[in-house]
Amino acid sequence: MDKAEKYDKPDKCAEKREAIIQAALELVAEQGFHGAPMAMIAEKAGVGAGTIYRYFENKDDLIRWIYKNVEERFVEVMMQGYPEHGPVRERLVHIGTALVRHLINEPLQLRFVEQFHNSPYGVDHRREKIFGQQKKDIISELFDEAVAQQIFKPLELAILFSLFFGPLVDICRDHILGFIKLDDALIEQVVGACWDALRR
Amino acid sequence: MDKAEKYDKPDKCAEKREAIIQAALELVAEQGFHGAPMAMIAEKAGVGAGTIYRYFENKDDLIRWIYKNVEERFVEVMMQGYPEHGPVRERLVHIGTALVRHLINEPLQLRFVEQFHNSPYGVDHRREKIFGQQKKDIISELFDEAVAQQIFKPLELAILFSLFFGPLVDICRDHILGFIKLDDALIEQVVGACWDALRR
Amino acid sequence: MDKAEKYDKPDKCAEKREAIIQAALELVAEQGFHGAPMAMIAEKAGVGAGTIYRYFENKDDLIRWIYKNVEERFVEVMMQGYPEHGPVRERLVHIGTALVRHLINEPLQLRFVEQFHNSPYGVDHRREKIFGQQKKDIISELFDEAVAQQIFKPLELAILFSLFFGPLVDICRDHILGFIKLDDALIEQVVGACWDALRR
Amino acid sequence: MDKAEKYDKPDKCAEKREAIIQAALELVAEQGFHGAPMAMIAEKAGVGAGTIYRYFENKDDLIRWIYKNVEERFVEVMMQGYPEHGPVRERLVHIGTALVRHLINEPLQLRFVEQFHNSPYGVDHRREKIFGQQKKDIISELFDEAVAQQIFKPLELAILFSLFFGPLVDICRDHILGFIKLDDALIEQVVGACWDALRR
DNA sequence: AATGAATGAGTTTTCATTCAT
DNA sequence: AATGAATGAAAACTCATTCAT
Repeated sequence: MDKAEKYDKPDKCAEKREAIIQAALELVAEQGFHGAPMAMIAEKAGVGAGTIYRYFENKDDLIRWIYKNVEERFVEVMMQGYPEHGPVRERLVHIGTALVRHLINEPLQLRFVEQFHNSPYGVDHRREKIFGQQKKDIISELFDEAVAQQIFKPLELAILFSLFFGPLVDICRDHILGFIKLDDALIEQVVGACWDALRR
Repeated sequence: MDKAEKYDKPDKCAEKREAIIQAALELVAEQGFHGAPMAMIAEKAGVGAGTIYRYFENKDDLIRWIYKNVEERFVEVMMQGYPEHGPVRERLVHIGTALVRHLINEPLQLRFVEQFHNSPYGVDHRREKIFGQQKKDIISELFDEAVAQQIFKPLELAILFSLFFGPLVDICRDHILGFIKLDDALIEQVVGACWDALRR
Repeated sequence: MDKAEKYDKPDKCAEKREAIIQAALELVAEQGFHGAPMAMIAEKAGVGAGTIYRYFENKDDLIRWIYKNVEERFVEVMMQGYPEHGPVRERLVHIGTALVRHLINEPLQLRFVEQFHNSPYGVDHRREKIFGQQKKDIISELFDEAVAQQIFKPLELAILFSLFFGPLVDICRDHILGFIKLDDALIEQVVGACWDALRR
Repeated sequence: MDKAEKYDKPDKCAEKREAIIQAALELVAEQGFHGAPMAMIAEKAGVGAGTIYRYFENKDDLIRWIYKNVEERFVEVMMQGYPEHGPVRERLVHIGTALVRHLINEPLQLRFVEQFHNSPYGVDHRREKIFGQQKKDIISELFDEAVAQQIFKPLELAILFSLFFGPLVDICRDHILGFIKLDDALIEQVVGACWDALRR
């Protein structure tokens, strides 16, 4: 073993971990939890079956960790280029458009999240809604602000979220399944419709 | 065979079948497919393990049969008192209100359907959208008509369905989880918001 | 219930019993013991599952009873037209020819017997050789006589039986499976060959 | 890795596989397929139930693999010391004698093969006659040659095989069951009798 | 006497997890 | 640290037999 390898080691560790995550993500997304046994995840990741347990305590642990990661990526994407000081509509349209674009580019992530939500794993996380904690606040703030300014209907946050995000996730699924064909113009129209649902 | 027998015999059979269905529905709704092994369903239904296979070919068969039944009940509920000749808005509000009322009264059915949709079982049924075939046409016709009359936005049916049904199902889930508290007034407001999303 | 039925009853009983036997024989012959569950036998026989247990104590009992019956029919056939006072060769040829003709006319019986011999059921009966007890003696006597007269090789009865009946049963199986095509001339030739094996 | 490991490691693997095969062979031979559930095979082999599935895809796979192995051993034994250039009779006697000696030394193998032939497993293999493909040709060639030289009766190969191998297998079974007591002299006599059946 | 619905022990097979190497 | 063979508990499903009708 030479120096190069010595320095690689930490990387190899991270790489291995990432490979496991990616393998599990793909398998669960494509085959469901039934179709993703640990041995298969290990094989797809190119590691030994026992190795997974060096990085994750459990299958549960692995799954939950992936979920959290994917969730975070969703928020990151929505915050990228977020027009913090723009008008409410612009900010909302940015969020909706960014989310939809991301979901249809990453069908595995969408499928995984849906598998997760409706499974024993997702029971706990349900209450945390679609989005994480820290950054979600920015989105919550936007909605709160819009309600305060009497731009949005005077409804609870949870309901407003459902009105906005519910249809967007649904149409992404339909797109992935080939049921509809989304393009930029159509995305804009749908986001616009969701805006109409929110607007007073 | 006297009257007593006439009324008893069929009941015993149907009762047992119904007990199995109810047991499976509850277990799947509460614990997911993982948490609903055939032996547990049998025990909860108060029958022998082998008995289930007299009524259903398969676990798949059982699950699919329950799904179909639940689906049909959804449609029935929406069609009950449907103001066939009323204006579009009235008809739509009826459907939305009836659906929400039913779902929050039957949380097990909602949980079951969600489990089903995101599972190997649901892959096939996915394209059939949320609702059945025969009666769905009445709903589809309503939407088609509303588009033709330029009351709704000129979007595909799948998208219009997502805009309308997506949020409604979501808020029912939130209600069941105790996140929000739906009452008649609130249901009306939300259905109204969904109407706004559809309206031109 | 009128007289006619009263007198039929015993017949009906026998008919039912016979139907069960025939159904079981066919199923076992065609599908093996694995492919002949009691419920299927009952259905094929046109009786209730429980009814079989009025006629036979057990599945074992049923199977063993069929075997005995079939065995007896084999002996009967071989004894039909048996030239009791003819020369040894004539008697032997009669037996061999009659057996082969019967087996290829009743492939189900042959298949059944073979299934039986090689199965837990057959372990006990093995020692009884291919044929029953009472009538077998006539055949045994023939062989004994032929040995005493120094027509046959001086070998034990069991070995002489193997030399004679072994190939005959084998060629019948081959015929049934379509491997060879037996006709009267060929049967005679093969029986003749078996005779050669026995002859001093 | 030192020598010890080199020789140990492969052995452990092979040993376990061999133990499974041996356990299954014995159980099937002694109790039939009914009496050889996977759990019992595992226990007898001293391995976990799941372990069998690391070595064999299926129960079918296991059974078929054992059959193939046993079949090959039969052919090997018959070919060992085969007097390729000797006269027809010598070659035939070698084959018959070798087969009988092997079968009475390995009663489990004989019982297994018989179980196999008359079972769902054996249906496919039936047409391949008693012996394999590659090496069988040597035996077939011998028989063909003997027919061509007008040493054997002018009959199909399948019939000649039945005349020769049928009785031999039968007497081995009788010997194993204690019905007769084979020794070298007797084996020679019986093989001679089979030769007589074949000879013109 | 006849039925056939109900049963539950028994079968094959899978898979998360462990542990010797 | 990494491995992957081994495990055994648990799953779906079958079927001989019983028993209320």
